[in-house]
Amino acid sequence: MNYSKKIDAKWQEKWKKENLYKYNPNGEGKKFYTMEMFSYPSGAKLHLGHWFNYAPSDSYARFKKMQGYNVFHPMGFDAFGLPAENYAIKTGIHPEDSTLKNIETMKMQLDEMGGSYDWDYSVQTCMPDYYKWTQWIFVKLYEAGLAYKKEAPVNWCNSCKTVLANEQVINGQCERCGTAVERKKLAQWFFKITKYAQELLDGLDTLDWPESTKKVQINWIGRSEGSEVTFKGETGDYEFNVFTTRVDTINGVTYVVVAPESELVQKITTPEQKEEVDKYIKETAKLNEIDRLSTERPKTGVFTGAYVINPVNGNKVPVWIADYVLEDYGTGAVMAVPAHDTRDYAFAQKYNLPIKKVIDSADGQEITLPFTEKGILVESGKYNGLTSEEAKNKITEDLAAKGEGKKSINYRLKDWLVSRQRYWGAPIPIIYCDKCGTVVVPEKDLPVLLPYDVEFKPDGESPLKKSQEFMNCTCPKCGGPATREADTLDTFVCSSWYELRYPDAKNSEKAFERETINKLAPIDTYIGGKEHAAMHLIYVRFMTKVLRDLGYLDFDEPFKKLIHQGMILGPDGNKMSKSKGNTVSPEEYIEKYGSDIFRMYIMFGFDYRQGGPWDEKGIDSMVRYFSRIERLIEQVLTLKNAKTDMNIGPKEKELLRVKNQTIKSMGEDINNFQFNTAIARSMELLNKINEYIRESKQLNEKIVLETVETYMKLLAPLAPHFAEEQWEKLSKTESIHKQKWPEINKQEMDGGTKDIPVQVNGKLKLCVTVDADMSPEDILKKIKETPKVIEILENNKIKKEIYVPGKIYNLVVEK
RNA sequence: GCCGAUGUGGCGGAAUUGGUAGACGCACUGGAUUCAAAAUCCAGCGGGAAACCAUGUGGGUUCGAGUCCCACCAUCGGUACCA
Repeated sequence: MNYSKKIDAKWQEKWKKENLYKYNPNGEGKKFYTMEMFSYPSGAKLHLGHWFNYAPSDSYARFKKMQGYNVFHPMGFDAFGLPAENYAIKTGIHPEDSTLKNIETMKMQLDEMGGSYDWDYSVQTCMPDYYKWTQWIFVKLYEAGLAYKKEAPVNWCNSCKTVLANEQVINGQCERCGTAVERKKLAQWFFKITKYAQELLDGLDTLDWPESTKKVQINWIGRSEGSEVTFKGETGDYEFNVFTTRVDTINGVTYVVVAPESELVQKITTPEQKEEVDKYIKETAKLNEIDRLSTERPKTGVFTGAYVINPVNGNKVPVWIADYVLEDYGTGAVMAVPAHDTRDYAFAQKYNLPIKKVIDSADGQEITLPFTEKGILVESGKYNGLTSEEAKNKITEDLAAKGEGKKSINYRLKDWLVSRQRYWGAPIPIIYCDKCGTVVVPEKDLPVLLPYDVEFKPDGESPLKKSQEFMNCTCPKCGGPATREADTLDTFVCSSWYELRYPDAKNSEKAFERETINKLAPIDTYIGGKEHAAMHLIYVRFMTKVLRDLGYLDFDEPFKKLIHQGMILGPDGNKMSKSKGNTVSPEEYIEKYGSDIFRMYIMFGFDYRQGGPWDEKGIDSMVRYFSRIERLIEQVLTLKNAKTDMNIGPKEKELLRVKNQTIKSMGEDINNFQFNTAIARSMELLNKINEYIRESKQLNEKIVLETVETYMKLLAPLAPHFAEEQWEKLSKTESIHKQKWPEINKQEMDGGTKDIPVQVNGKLKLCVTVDADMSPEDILKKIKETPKVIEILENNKIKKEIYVPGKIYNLVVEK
């Protein structure tokens, strides 16, 4: 075989010289913006996962280009974040140094892969020319009231003296030292994503996304309709609301539960119960993370000593606190109906609280408690006999009339906590002044540069706090001495708008030009792992809507179509990991075989959306395929100057039919990210060409040549270097990547022959071969003239005859 | 528990969306070539002697089901007391 890494290098150099992948915003063709989720440059090299995401996606972009679109296919780096910082803590190598070095290596490797990127349109989120605009976005959100600061519980490791991100909490323990993580309240910055909860939910309908991913977002947003009901203290000096989706069960309330963290608790607890309540609050704060992982954990709680009045029936019920009630959902307080809620039931049993049944089954059947389904109201005074749905409306109406309740919608979605007490991130552009309070950094002073020389070993404080140079500043309002915010932004903020920056990556005046992005957006195809279904993909949607409302762009959703690639597992079927020793490195394969063979194998051996365990035996099959192609080209070259023979017989027709069929199905397959079948189809075409050459006594050389040229074009997006090399051998001077995707000749495609199956009672009996271009009527005629069919018709009593024109013929006979 | 995905030969995986199940490839078997081997080429390759039986299991709808409906099983992901 001639193909090797050398050929890759030869063409990469040439393409670079010719600026083959230069993006022209005013280029011909309809715009097509396709991108993959950019990568985090944590390791020094591209791993198999990168390859599996990027190589097929690149083939897709190349295909779209051949189809005549003006393709924009950028790539960048999500360069801020914890791994680099942790690596720095471990090795002493500064995050900036390691990150920039990794980016250079990865860029080089992406080029070696044959990626069709234009690096003039790229972003690196850790560079000031990018994070200046991340900060600018923060400023805009702050000015719009969409960024705010408040006390919030964070994950705290008391041994590392640091705040941990949720991802760093493994089974309730610190990922680094294994210490149990505590909840601690700290002042944190938030983005008001909850304001967009409903729109984020509604927008999903308009998107061409996998249903499962939409479902994840629906659950994440967690809309729930119900009622808010006011319970007043028996003494009348306080009141609070509970949220419930089952207000129809309100007559069955036997107690009320408040979250232990709720401020209300201090207010209502009686002196006698104070000691017990305080002790319980302390315990929950400590045990929280670990214990909340277990739903099997027995419910615990304590009585506050307080009583409240049920606004519907005037009953006096006790108020408890229990950690199964969460502070930050609903109102942080619930009405407990043990007869009709499993959690309340368990709790009531444990603490001997009364259980009162108020719902019966609608069909009169015997029920067992807790009965959580809807039914008919009983023991509910004037509401007796109503269905649950009727009662919900009626009771809420009655309460509303008295000002003691209302309809209410709750979302599970919480505001987005964006501050991190970490070094390697974009500084939050906020200044604290004794005189003026919280002041946002004016646009002209951006970016707030991240200082290089900082002690970033964790000790419980934001590393930036230790840099006097950074912290001390002057107030932009009064000019007096002031201090900077020491926290940095969550990296998800950086990645929540990068697709807007790509087309304008070098704009020093604006984050992005409105006209430009309006023209290119939304992204036609976004490709990346489904692990981002909830976080990243919601944040980008949120940011798009915010920037739209602030007038910076004119579309509602960032990503029209979303594709998730699968995951390549280790040869043992497990997730690849260094500790399991089942990792596979692309490098040695590229070195040995060249990048196209690796790319083609990756695409051929797996379902793109599914992935699967790595199996290197498959690579040899691809080597074989490439050699067969090379041999075909050599063979064809001997024909080049031969005379052409214009005879078009059945064999030629058949070859032309397969050629056109291949153009069609490969186009459809690549468009659907079904690279495995696209390559299978290309193999079929090769087999057909070989068969034709082998079996023809008189070759129609013109047809062979044309078919081979078409074949190379079909291969061009899938094996860019290899196809270009063969193209050159065929004495072509213009790059194959400037060629158009071949057109289908309908007439040729419908030529040749096809087999029509003949069934008896739905079971295949024989096939009748007909000319593919025959009319359905003639096909039926031919079928009926077939001796075997005549025999069946004569020997059986035919009850029914089904003929799907040109597809299938089925006879129903009496048995 | 809830939500989601998947289940087809020895293996990776196909089936135009209700119409020839197993495309394409790997592995395997036989043959050609070779002194021999590798490579290559050709042929075969779900089970069964056959009728037939076969797409996780059991039902159903249909002329016809891998595909649609009902019930269940298994595996893998996600999620975690959301009132």
